[in-house]
Amino acid sequence: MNLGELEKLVLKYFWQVKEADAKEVHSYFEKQRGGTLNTIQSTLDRLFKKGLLSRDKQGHAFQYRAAKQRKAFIGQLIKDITQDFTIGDEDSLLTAFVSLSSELNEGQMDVLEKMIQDYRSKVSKEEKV
Amino acid sequence: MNLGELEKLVLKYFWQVKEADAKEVHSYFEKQRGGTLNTIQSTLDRLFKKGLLSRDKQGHAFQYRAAKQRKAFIGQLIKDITQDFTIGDEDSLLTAFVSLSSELNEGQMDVLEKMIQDYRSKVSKEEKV
DNA sequence: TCAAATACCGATTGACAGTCGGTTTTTCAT
DNA sequence: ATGAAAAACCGACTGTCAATCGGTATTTGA
Repeated sequence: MNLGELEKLVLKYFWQVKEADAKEVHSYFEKQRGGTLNTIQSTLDRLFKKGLLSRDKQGHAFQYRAAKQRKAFIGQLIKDITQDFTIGDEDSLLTAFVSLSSELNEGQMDVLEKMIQDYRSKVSKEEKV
Repeated sequence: MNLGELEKLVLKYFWQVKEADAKEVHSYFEKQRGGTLNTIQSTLDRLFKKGLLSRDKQGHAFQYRAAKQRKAFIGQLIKDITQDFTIGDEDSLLTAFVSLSSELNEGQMDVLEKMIQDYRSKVSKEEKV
């Protein structure tokens, strides 16, 4: 999945705004970068066709919203690009982690460890159900 | 950093082969996908100009090799794409981890935890020096 | 029903990878 | 030193894709 600059901005927008139509998106971006309503519309349409936005018509215009949660989207993205550089039966997800970890500092490591603990306690809770 | 399909293959090649000239790379890829020596040469040149391969002339031809270790390269790549989707002062590296973690299973979690322990022991060793 | 709002279509531009022919430059053996 | 062979370099063309936007068709609500 290869996204253009405007496409990325628009996606990011929808992770903060939940729902908007072309006009609203346009008025938001007009200030910071210009461009016509049409440009925004075709960008929204492109993202829709790529499955990254969903939409349905309410009254006048399509209401767009993010089709995937940010976390899931970024996770998939990372998995995809890592896949391109993994060899054979290698675990691309772990490769990604290992690659990332080489850039971590102490504090970030703490957060990561806490994250694992949270995950484990969540899992053990689910097992009891 | 946006790479083409052949560029990715060539990079991957150099993480396994250490060093090679255009002719060797070409003879390797010829079997699996065709293409002339010239195509390989310009791809090598492009990767060199992007700073992803280094080269120096030894006798006849340039000897190319990967300019970055795979781990560092993938780490940087992930950081970059995550950056595109982080907001404000958010820690893009941690965002990447959190996004990835949502796709981890138990066994992968174990490996990750072990990785952190290794890192910590390495750090404490360095502190003693 | 009709004017305004919106969606859709299609053309153009600009990047950039892939491809390769042809020319220049380099190199080594004689 | 020099000439053939090897390699590098240059430039052109193609295909793909995002961005852009004008113009037309369609939809909607007053």
